[in-house]
Amino acid sequence: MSDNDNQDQLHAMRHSLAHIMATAIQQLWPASKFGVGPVIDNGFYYDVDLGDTKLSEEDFDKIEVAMSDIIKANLPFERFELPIDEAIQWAKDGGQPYKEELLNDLKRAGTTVAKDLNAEELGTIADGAAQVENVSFYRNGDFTDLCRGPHVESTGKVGAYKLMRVGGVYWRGQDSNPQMQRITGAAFASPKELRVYLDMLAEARKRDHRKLGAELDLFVFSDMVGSGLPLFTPRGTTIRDELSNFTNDMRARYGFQKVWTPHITKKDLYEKSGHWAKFGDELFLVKSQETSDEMVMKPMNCPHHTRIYESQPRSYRDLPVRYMETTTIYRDEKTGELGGLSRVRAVTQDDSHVFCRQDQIETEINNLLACAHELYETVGMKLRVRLSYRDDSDAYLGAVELWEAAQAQLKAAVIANGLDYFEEAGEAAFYGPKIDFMATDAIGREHQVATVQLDFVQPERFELAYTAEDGSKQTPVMIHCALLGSIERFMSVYIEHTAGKFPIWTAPEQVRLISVNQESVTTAFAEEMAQQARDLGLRVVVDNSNESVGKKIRDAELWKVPYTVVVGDKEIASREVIPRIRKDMAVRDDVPAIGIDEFLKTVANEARSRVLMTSL
RNA sequence: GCCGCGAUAGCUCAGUGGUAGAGCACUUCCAUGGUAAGGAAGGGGUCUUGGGUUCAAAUCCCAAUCGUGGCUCCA
Repeated sequence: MSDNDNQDQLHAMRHSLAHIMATAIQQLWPASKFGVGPVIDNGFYYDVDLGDTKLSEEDFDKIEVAMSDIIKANLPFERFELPIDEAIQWAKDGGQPYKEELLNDLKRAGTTVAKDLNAEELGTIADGAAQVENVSFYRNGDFTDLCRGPHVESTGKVGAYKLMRVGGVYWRGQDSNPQMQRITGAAFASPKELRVYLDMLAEARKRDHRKLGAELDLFVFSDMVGSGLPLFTPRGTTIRDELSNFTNDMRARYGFQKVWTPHITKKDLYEKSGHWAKFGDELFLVKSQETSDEMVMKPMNCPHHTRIYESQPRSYRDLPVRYMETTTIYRDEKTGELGGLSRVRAVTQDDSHVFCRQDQIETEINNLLACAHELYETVGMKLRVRLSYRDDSDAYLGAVELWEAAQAQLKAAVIANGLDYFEEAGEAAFYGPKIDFMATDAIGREHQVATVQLDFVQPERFELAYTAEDGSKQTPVMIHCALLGSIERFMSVYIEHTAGKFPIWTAPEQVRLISVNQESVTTAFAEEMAQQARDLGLRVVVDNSNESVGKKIRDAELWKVPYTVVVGDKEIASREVIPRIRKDMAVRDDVPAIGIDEFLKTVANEARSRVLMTSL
């Protein structure tokens, strides 16, 4: 069997499981009204309306037992067709209003996909002109469902599955619609593959940045400060600073200059940029007691940066002008959308804006891609990019020729940098095409982390200009870029990617010194060595506490410290240490003794060169 | 914002109508130790907040806040 055949087979299994689960639910709750039950990554779900019955995970056993009976019965999936009007009657007779709505959409528009349907038409009753003659059904035992298929032959051939969770969803994703319950299951061709998937989820839970953030003392939340507003401890702040210093230094090498802009601004700025109209309800409002100005917390930096650009007349010779600012912006996100560091209301961006001529776009994009490449190589994440193009809709501003040229330039730059890429139409911003970066973490999950965006719209709205060679006024192009994206979000990804085992350069504590006893000569020696390490710019902690050596070693392990050094009489006599190296970064089992000076210099070098593995 | 679930010591959690517990952490003392937990004693909670029901509420009801699983959204 080819990979494609296997994929098709797995798809059919998952889809069949959705039907089997629906069958079980109908047996258990005969009044169930069914929505849709599609295949998703790793499994399937079915949306059901059970009236006042609220499902919980405790009901899963019951459902799984009913499902396994259906699977054991091994009844065939039988396909048949009905004319559309008979199908609608079937839904009416069966008390299935959601199916009836889908069938009406199918009759009128030939599709049930909400986003392809005109909003006013969605769910309205068709008035004749049938787009579809017949629709297909699948029947297994007593359960019949509107379905395009395909399915496996019979209910016995569905592989391994497990019900995972239940949650509230809106019918067709619109909050004006009734709420249903979505039961989601994982499903794979074999129990072994299911096991691998469940193990990955268990590993993901172990690495959850919210859990590690508390265990490793990286950040905290306070009820008095508010939701979505993380407070970073000294350890967490170290990581933030190392990351942002890295992207700042990197961009400085490419000619970016730091700017600084205030965190509040008059609302006028965002009225001009168009953000007030589009995102006004997500801006924090600030009231002045001195003036009548209506102020907002800044939700982004580009409008500010345009003000700096336009503060002087610019010649074509001055371009490109490159600004960078790592700064916090504020967005009043809906409460249900907040979570850990992944989505917060105070977002720190390593933001940059290039103002350049058309003919400079490619070089500038090139530079930013080189930065992204270097950053993600350094953190050890595989990167691929999505080229996000416009489609044929009228959702975009600017001339089509301009777009086509820009899209071609983006693609050329991506290829020139040897980046793994794919193209997708309809994913562009309204003002220009984008390059979106997806990074794969250590357990195979992909995260969107950064974007580079071309912008033709804001330069025009803000009437930005430069004087061209021929003396004419021209409008520059703006390139937005954030490499880490949101530092908070990046940290959530980074913590989970590393499982809290930070490499030397970001480790909040790089070296821990453990004294064997409390003799003053021992503790003084440890302090002296610590000072020597600090003088080399290292982050070092001395553990002179009154605990057994075994206990102190264990603590250092739990804090995931890269290097732990035990000091006692032997070290004082020889001025040599045998560093204990965190397992993930060790390259050999037995580490020989090394002079203290050489050890500390080596570690300092490793921190500077941002290596992932030790050279000891 | 919507639906579901939750909030008890610094952390992880037990207690389901009669006035609060464990492990770890913390403090002190003993032990002075050699690469993942030495021993003993002790301190610590108006049970998130505000209302209500009840003779009596951590426990039942309502609301707020925060968290969490989903949906929707993400310049």
